[in-house]
Amino acid sequence: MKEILERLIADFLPEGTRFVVEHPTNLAFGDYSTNAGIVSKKAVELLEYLEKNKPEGIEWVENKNGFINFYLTKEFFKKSLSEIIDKGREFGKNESLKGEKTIVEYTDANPFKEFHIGHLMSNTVGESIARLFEWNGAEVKRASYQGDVGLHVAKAVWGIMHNEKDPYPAGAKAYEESEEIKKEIQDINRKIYDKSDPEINKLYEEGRKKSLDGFLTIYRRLGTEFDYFFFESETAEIGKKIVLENPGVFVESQGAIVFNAAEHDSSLHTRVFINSDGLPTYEAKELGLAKVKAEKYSYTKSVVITGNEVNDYFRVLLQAMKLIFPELAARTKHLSHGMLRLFSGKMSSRTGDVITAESLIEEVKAKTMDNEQVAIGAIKYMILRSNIGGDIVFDIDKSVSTEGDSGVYLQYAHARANSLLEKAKDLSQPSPWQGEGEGEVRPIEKLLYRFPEVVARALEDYAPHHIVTYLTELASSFNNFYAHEQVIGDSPESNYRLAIVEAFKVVMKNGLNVLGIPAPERM
RNA sequence: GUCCCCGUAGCUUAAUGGAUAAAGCAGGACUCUUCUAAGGUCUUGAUGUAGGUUCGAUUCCUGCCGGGGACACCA
Repeated sequence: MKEILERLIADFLPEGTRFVVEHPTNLAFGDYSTNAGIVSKKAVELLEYLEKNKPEGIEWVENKNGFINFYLTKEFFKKSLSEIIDKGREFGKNESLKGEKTIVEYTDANPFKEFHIGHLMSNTVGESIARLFEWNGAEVKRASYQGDVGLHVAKAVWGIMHNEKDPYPAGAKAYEESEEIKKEIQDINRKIYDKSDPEINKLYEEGRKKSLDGFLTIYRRLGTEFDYFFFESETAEIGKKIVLENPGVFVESQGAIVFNAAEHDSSLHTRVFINSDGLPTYEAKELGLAKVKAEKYSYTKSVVITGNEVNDYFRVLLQAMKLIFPELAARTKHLSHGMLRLFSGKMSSRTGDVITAESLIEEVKAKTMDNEQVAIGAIKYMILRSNIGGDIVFDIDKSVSTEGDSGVYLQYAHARANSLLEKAKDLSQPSPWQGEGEGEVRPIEKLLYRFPEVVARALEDYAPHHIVTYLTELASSFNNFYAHEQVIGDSPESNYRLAIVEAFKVVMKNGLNVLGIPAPERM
């Protein structure tokens, strides 16, 4: 419809006039609206022309303050309901990225360390981005990149050797407090790298496996299934080699090999790629990772999701990549999320400052009648409801409030709709889309058909929160409808209402699916 | 100090350059003998500041004020 209107208006106006056709923010200004009348200063003539050439599906057109507003016919809404119901689980999908191969890297938890709320944040954002690509037709691979070597691992292994309950924090603390232990841990670090000590190898392998198994459990709870796991132990040497093979890009400085990014972009800074001990830093490993990824999966797009504290670092890295692997750099998109901060500091944490994802889920669960799906939904909703770049202030009480904007609100509306459909089925209420619409078109009808557009826009902006905003508004319109109209009954009107319920359930379920939020049938 | 990001209601957040800035929480008033009250209805309340571009600026540009992050061998 948008395209039809755009073409129609463009035919009338002088060549090259810039205007937009959009859904006005306020439903009182029609279903579609254009500023073409203002831009061209021909609102009156344009309205006359559009009234004469009204396309099918448009009931009437008006001129308000120069904006031309279009109102869709009842028939349009009736048809859209049956389309939604027919398409079911497929409704909202499009094929704009057909043929595209996307790899999305997120979560990036480190073996031997806690899976904390930062990882939970990354996982939630990454999963919904991955799903958005799928819903827009791309083939998607999910990847996690994990730091299985390095000082943090040595600290944890030291902790295991000393039978600490939480090995990493204990090792990290000891490392800071004792020079002697610091040397011991550095020694362990070397031994892990060169695998020279059988006892340490054994502890390392056992600990690594235990840790990775633990991650799998939490990924399952969160609804993520990774296709690839990449490890720093495999990217390190490759990355180092890449750096050494590109002497024109990197220079030696104070014993290290660095990249002077400022030479290419004055807003960037210099970073070390190989340290003075000859070990590759995270930067070099990341170059190695880009290569490893491309060899494993010939992607057309690589999305990397991290916390925003590494934004500047990533800009430097992309600049270096641009010089070495220009075609890979052009396909790489870095997306960052903010920090997850807790509003009330009542979180229980047995490991000092770090709050684990598991403890957060359990705390929320305790407030939701022990309902895992509701707890996960509440947390994910809080993370996805606003733009992904900013920090999330997580109020543990409000996030699971029984009132207002929340995951619970969406899930509850969905469960309610399901309950109505089950009742109608028991009573053999007739095929809903054969019902008749009556009276004014309801706000919920004016929202339902827009879902596919929201999915497309959310990907375009890398903004899952567009879906959240839309679903929240949709759930609100559904609850209002539910409170004021009787659905179960044997009149043509109630059959039409049932069709609305069914279409709503389809859209809500699909929308929650895009977000990676569970949609329970009953609550 | 340099570079990047961010300032919207008391709080947490929306708003592809458009119309009366949209919600939730908190505060006030209602609403279950009817399909799930984890719901619904009404109500109080906001664009940091000074300019600029534009028919039109929360949105784009500049200065200032305030907050956060990064700035060489951690990731």
